[in-house]
Amino acid sequence: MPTAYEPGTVEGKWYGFWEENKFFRAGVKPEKDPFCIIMPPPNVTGQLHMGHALDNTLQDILTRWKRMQGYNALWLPGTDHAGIATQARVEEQLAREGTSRCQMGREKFLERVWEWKEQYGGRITNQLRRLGSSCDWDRERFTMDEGCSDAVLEVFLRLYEKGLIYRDYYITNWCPKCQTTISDIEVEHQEKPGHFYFIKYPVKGSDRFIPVATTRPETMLGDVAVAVHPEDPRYRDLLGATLILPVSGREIPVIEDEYVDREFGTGAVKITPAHDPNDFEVGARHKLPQVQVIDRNAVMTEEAGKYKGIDRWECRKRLVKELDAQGYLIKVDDHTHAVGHCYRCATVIEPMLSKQWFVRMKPLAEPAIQAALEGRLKFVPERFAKVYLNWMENIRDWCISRQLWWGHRIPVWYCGDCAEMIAAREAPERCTGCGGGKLEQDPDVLDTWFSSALWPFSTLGWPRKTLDLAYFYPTSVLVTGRDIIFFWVARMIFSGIEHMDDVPFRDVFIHGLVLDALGRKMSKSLGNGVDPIDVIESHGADSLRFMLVTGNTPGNDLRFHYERLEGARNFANKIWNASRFVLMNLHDYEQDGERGQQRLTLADRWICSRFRSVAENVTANLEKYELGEAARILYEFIWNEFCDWYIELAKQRLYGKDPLERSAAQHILAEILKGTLELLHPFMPFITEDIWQRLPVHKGMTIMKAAWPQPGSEYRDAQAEGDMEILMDIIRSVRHIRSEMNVPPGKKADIIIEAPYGIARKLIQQWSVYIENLAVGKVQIVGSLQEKPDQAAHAVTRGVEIFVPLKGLIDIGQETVRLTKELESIEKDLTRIKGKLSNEGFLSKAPGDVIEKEKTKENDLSSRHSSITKRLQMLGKRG
RNA sequence: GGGGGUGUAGCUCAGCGGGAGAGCGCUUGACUCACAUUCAAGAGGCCACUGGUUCGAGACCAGUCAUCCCCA
Repeated sequence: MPTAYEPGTVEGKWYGFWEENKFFRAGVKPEKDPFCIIMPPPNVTGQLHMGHALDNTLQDILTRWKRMQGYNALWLPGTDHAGIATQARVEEQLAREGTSRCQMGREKFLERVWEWKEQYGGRITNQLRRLGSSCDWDRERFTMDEGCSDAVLEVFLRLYEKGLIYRDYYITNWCPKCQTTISDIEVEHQEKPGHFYFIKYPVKGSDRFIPVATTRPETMLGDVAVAVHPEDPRYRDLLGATLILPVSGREIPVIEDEYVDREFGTGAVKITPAHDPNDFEVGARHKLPQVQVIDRNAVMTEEAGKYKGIDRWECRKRLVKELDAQGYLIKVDDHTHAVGHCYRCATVIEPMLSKQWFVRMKPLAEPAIQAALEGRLKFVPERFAKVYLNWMENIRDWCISRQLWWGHRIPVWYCGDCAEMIAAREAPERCTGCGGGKLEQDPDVLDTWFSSALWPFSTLGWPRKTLDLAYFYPTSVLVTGRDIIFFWVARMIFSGIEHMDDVPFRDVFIHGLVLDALGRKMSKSLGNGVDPIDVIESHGADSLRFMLVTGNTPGNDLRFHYERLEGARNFANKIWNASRFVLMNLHDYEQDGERGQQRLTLADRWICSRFRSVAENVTANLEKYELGEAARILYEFIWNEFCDWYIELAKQRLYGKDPLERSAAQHILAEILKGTLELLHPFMPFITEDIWQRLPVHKGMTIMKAAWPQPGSEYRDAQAEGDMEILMDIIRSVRHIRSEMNVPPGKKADIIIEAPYGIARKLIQQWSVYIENLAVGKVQIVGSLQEKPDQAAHAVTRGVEIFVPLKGLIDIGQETVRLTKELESIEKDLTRIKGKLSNEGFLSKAPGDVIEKEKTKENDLSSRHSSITKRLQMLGKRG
């Protein structure tokens, strides 16, 4: 074994071993309890980023843990066709080749996207393998495979039949760059510095005017009215008047509407139904016309008169100039306002009128809200339930049509001869209305999230009634980032309830975002992203996983620091070397050899007890989704207890002459290491498998299938834990003295322990060898010292006094300072505790065990206080 | 404008009613036969602020300030 852990040499080997042996497979086994996670599907042509790495690490930990616990654990992987993103990538490629999708035609273009998908589709799944993901690859799915497409079709038709899907001429969010509509939640609002333009709208046949304020003056070309609040005295007399729209000269009415905020701007609002969602509603209420002045390329239309053909921003500039020149511009204020951007390409969204398909949300949201309120669904952390409910309760209809080619095409045909609209599984031959044959399918495809909403059951075979569905649905837990609660989680919930009549998962485990070291989101534009594959190659997948899971609590964001990655790497190395030590000492180990169970030492009993406690704690924290805490407990146990104390204490027996002692130590070392590796396996699958396989005590083909260590009381040993603590305290005290006195670690120094009390004295006598080895020196135990050595450093702990005689090294002045400092600290504690114990309220109201604990503390502090005081008096006389 | 998160050691974060913690960094000492990706010892904190509840508050409640995020 090399002296440092080399992840590169073991990771590939073990992943191949697991996959070839089908250890990730999970079929229907009615005799076992199922555990199921459906993986949030990454973009099929994307590549792994830190968010995926975190998300999948958490899922893998849960899956591996449950599998070891004996559940039939299924983690079902898959990818998403990501309509806009994928289509955009292929279009970019075509542009470089000097062609375009329109030139190619729909069919050819789709062939091209499938080719692209074949070329890059395996990349991200292979990257997930590098991470160690133990998902059942035989069940890998794709949102556009046959089964998922069938589910999409089925859902569309069902909702259409129920009247929950409808087509309407409506104002939606249009991205001029992506050339498609996007849904409300795909719009990202950013506060942007802009201007507030105050414009005069003259009243016809009068020299009066109404001042109107707007952030988008170019849309005034499409104004059809000016609205004021019905109770606003400023404009009361102008209700029903006609205004002359500056520049265009069109005549528009003054209307009243409660929607107007009197406090905001001038209290008079220009109404542009074709270019603003709120104005659209006002326009509909007042049956106003819709004048479209901006087209799908964000260029001004015919209706814009002389501004026709000019880009929207350029138009704004020129129009403002013209208004100013003609005296219509009152003033321009600076004003920051939220501007909607496309989540994909960051282009400013243009509200646009068009015919689109929508899902009627209210009836679907209602039961989804109930499910959360009734606790049929649990969010972890709980606060995300509020986020979910708040959104669901204020939900708006979902625009599901996209003007793209890559995706599930809307299964609706329009008749060229009559107004008939036919939703069908396959292309109809004749029109069901007029019998005509001129039928054309809707050119649009469905929002990608429409298919991902069905993911928890489409992947298990729905709409077919499969055994998988019956066995695995509802799934156990969904693990995902808090950024897609609306996009995905909410939609899966109402879809599951609607089509499966049950929630899609019992728990929703939400995690935060992985930020860069400065706390910023990782993004392409900032160039601050860290590639998980680079990290795996430099530090190993186990280190990356461990780093991602520690130092974090559910739902909170996590900063990526290389220092923390190094910490995780060092931990892997620590495990490697501790294991190396154990394995080097197991060459002569006999599995069934006589090892004298009676020879269990205090350290043996202690480490076994601690191990059980750790197993219990780790399990309890995993159950609460506190994966970070579980990992921390293991880290501390391995490093601070197993390595720093147990291995050090085991050495004397391994190197001693008694073969039974050696055998007993070997046994405990091997068993505790094996159990610890098993507890750690879900977190660090590769290194634990590699070492586990080398241990002579392992049983079975893989650690993946080892039984999860049972937290049992049989090995818990409070006495051993308490006794060890006493000895550890004594050893720490001696080490402290040695360090203060600058005694080099290798140099032996005599230790005199004055232990008058029976129990402590017996304990120290029996295990003085621990002190001799770890505190480096010869131990002499006495009941009481007649003559206390003055050329000695002194310490007191746990009712015993410790002297380390250091002839010539003791500076009485220095020693006095050291002891005085300690005395002060004791006095501070003592004052506080005495105060507590003399408080009537405390004594009458605090629980008995707390009072007892305080009294014990007081006794201990008092005895230390008097010992040190005496010591100081003595040194004072000598000095 | 509404909702939420976070403010604890120089940095990153745990702890969440009864003794202020970890990792990194820092100081001191050591190449001790598993590991210098290490070992041992140590310094460092009005637990954001102000009130309240309690015998007892870093933790619970109310308010304030700072900062980040989501929604409109």
